Formats: sequence, structure tokens, C-alpha cells
Amino acid sequence: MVIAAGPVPSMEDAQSASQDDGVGQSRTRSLSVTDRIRSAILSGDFAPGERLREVQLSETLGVSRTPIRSALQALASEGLLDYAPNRGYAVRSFQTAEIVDAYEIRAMMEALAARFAAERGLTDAERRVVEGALADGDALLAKGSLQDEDRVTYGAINFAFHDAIHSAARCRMLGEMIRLCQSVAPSSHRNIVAFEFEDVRRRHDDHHRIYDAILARDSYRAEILMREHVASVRSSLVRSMLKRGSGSPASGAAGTVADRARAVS
Amino acid sequence: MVIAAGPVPSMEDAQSASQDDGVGQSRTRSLSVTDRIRSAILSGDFAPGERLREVQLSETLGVSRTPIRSALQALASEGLLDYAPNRGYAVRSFQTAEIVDAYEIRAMMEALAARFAAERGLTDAERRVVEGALADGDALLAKGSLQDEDRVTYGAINFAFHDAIHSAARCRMLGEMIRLCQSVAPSSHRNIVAFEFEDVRRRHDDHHRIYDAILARDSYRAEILMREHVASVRSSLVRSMLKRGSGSPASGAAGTVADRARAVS
DNA sequence: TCAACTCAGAATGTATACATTTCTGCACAT
DNA sequence: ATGTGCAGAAATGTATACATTCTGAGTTGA
Repeated sequence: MVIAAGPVPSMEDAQSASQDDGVGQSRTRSLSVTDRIRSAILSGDFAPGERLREVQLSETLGVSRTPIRSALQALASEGLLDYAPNRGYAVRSFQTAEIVDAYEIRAMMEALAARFAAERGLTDAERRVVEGALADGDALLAKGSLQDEDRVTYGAINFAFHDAIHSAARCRMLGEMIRLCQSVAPSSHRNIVAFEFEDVRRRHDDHHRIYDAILARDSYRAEILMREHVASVRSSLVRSMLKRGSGSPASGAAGTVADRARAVS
Repeated sequence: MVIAAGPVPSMEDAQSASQDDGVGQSRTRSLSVTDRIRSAILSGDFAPGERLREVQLSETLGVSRTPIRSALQALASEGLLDYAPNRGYAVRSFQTAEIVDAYEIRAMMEALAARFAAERGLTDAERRVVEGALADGDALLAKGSLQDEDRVTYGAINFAFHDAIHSAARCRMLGEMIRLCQSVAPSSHRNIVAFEFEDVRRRHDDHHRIYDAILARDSYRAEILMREHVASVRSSLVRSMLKRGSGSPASGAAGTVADRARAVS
């Protein structure tokens, strides 16, 4: 791949990182490096299947191999890298089928989160967030059409809605698994920008119904509504992939992280 | 009953099986140490919330801190340990509620795996394993009652059945997530020993029906049957917990891994 | 008596040297 | 031309020394 000069965004951070700002939160080098490498992978700075060499990364990022190794192991457990003993780490190349499957899994998990939320109820704070997201979405959609920046805004609204429900589910493992799914497939708050106005309107209507079900403690309805809500995102994704002809899972290296980002942008 | 020492049957075996064919153990110290510490945690050798100190572990296991650190990080990402920067790792103490929730999540994931298996079909090898598990179970149940060793045998049969379906789902992420659920809650092939004869008979009948649905490519039926199949295990677990009075999630440290193992043994 | 401070001890974080394995390139033989 | 085998290089695995941070006992002061 071609990362020679400007590999990771801003490698001069090594200095600013040392002086950090006042709130001395003791973030270790390992954690910082993990974030930076993760960003680089998600930005598509590495080709799919490309090996990440420890010495090279340590020189680029200005730290020793120790925090690099820790970061690579963490990213492998997040599913972003593949690991083989004595051979090291490589950027995982996702097949189109894997991305679609991840949406299926996420649909099940989000549905379960909605059911839990309905069973367990929302805190006042969570209720405020959800109702704010619904109101903001209503206002945005009242314009009758969406500009690109509006779609970005709705992406944030969408994320807030779902995040509040994950929180209300009161289940740490569920949240972690949904995050895993999102690391494979672009999260809905990022690919929402690909949808037409009517698609967004429909999704927002889903949000209203889901919240109604949760408020009514109708856990069954909340679950099936959320499942269809997320599954429909998957369907849209499949449709857009087919339209662009990038849906052929033939070549082994097809469907990189960058490809995914591009496909839904 | 105490959980037998040794690593739990897991999907990691797929990797080692593909690489070291009996002779050269190219498994690194990090991987071996990870297995040993995992077994110790699952055996209840550590109290919930107990800190795992690197130097102590390195002296006990006879390796340096480096592979220890790697193992602890891996176990934390598996959900068995909690981590705090500059403070290290501690055995995660599971609440009763978390264990029950894990069964809910697993029910959804296994149901999805059954649906995928129905949609995608089984290989000849997978079909042989499933049919063997069904036949072996039939033979075992024909006796009309079960001794303790029979229950252990059925545990293995049960594991083989489910494992073949996970394999047939053709979805790596799904397999990983089911493994995560099993690391929190004892897997059905281990706690099956707690059930009465009629319970086992019912579960085995479920297996027959699930396989029928998969063979018939009836993905919807396979899904709902599997979901109820796993969810019923959760119900049995809750019942047995209540019976033993260990279901109070009051004290913060209640519900250790060891407690869980004991509760279903 | 209690609060806060000091400072040693210990634990974790990082860097680096060394060990082992894997990859690569070339010579050589078939 | 292709396959084999053997160094040499390079990459990963491990051990260890050093740096930084946390913890807690003891002391001091109000």
C-alpha cells in the first residue's frame, strides 16, 4: 500500500501528546496508539489484507513496540485485524456477505435492546434524549427535502436515538456486541446519508413507533419494530451495493473498509 | 460438581487444529498462558473482584510479565476481566441479572445461526455430526433414566449438535459472539447435567425438530424453535437459582463465576 | 481525634535487548 | 524452467531493566 509520507493523520501529535492539557487523564500510550491506528484503518489508510508491522508502526508513531503490540491485539479482538502466531497482524478484509450478516446480527441485538428498554423503562435523561431526537427529526423533515448537511444532521439524531435505547437496555454485553457489529458495518448514523428523503421519513416514523411501544411497555412490539427497522437498513445497503455493481463477492480482496465507507457515502 | 480443569472446548481449536498437526506446538507462551488463566478463572480459583497481579502470575506460571500482560488483555476483551489504566486487571464479578441477560442474547444468536443454517444448508460432514448427535441422544434416552455420567455424555452430544449448527451458519462473527455469551454463562452442554430426565428428553426433541426445520429449509421455524430452545435453558437456570436462594442480586459481589458453576452443577 | 502530607513500597507502563520463527533471495540441481 | 535447500535478513515472541503511577502506612499538625 502507499502510506509512505503521511500514514496516520498528524504524526506530530507525539509531541502534543506528551504535554497534554490540564485534565491529566492518565491515558496510556497504548490506548492513544490504539485509537490512532483504529482511525487509520477505518479511514482506509491500509489496504485490505495488508500486514501491520510492529517496527514500522513504532517508528511512525514514535513509541516503542510494546504499546504497538498492545494496540494491535486490542484491534484484533475488535475484529479489525486478523492475527496469526509468529506472523503478526493484517488488516481484515471483509467480504460483502460478512457486512450483510453483521446487519442481521445487529438487527437481532438492537431488537433485544428495544425489548429490554421496554421491559425496564427509561430514565428521565434517556427519555429527554429520545424525545429530543424525535422532535429534532420532525423539524428537519418538515422542510420536505434534505440537503447533504441535513443528512449528516439526521445521522447524529439517529445515533442519539439508538444510543439512548442501548443505554436503557441496561446490558453491558449487548452494548459491546452492537459496537462490534458497527465496527464491521458502517453504523446507521453514518450511512443514513445515502438514503432518499422518503427513506429517512420512513425511518423516522419507525423511531416514533418504537418509542411509543417502549413507553407503553409493549416489549414484543418494540422488539419486532426495531428488528425490521434495522433489517431494512441492511436491505437498502444491499440494494445500493447491487446498483453500484460492487456486490460481487468474487475477488477475495473485495469489500475493504474503504469500499464500505464509499459504498454508503 | 466442579468444572473439570482444562480449557473449555472453544472455537480456538479450529486454529490450532489447522496449524499444529500433533507435533510441533507452535503455540506461543501467550496463548498457553491465556488458556491456563482462563481455566483458573472459570474454575473459581480467584475471588470475584480479586486483582490479578502480573508479577505474581509470572512467578506462578514461570514466564515473564510479557505473555502475562498479553493474556490478561485477551481475557479482558473476552469479558472475564475488568481493566483500569494504571490499576491493572481484576476478575469480573457477574451479577445474576447479567447471566440471565447473556442467555437472552445467546438465544437470539443461536436462533439466527439456525436460520442461517437453514438458508445456507449443511455440508455432508455437518449433517453427519448432527445426525450422529441425534442418534446418540436417542440411544441414551431409550434407557428411560439417566445416571450422572449419562448426563455428561449428553452434554457432549448437545455440544456437538449446537457446534455443527454454528459451523453451518457460515458466519464467523456469530460464532464469536456466541462464544462471548458462553464465557459469561455456563454453556448448555455443561449445565445440561443439572436437568431431570424429562427436561433432557424435551431438549432432545427440540433438537430433532430444529434439524427437521433446517433440512426442510424452513428458516423461520428453525429460528423460533432454536430461540425457544435456548431461552428455556435460561428459564430453568432462573428456576434453579431461585430454588437455591442464590438469586438475590443485592450484594455487589454476588454471582461469581464459581457461584454460577455451582448453581447449575 | 482527625485530616492531610510525606515517602517508601509495589504495581503497572514503556523501552530495549535477546531468542525464536518466518520470510526472502540466490545458488544449485533436476 | 522449475523445484529444492540453504544462508541472511527481517519480523515476531520473550525477558528484563527502567519509568511512571498508584497505594497505604506512618507522621505531623491543627
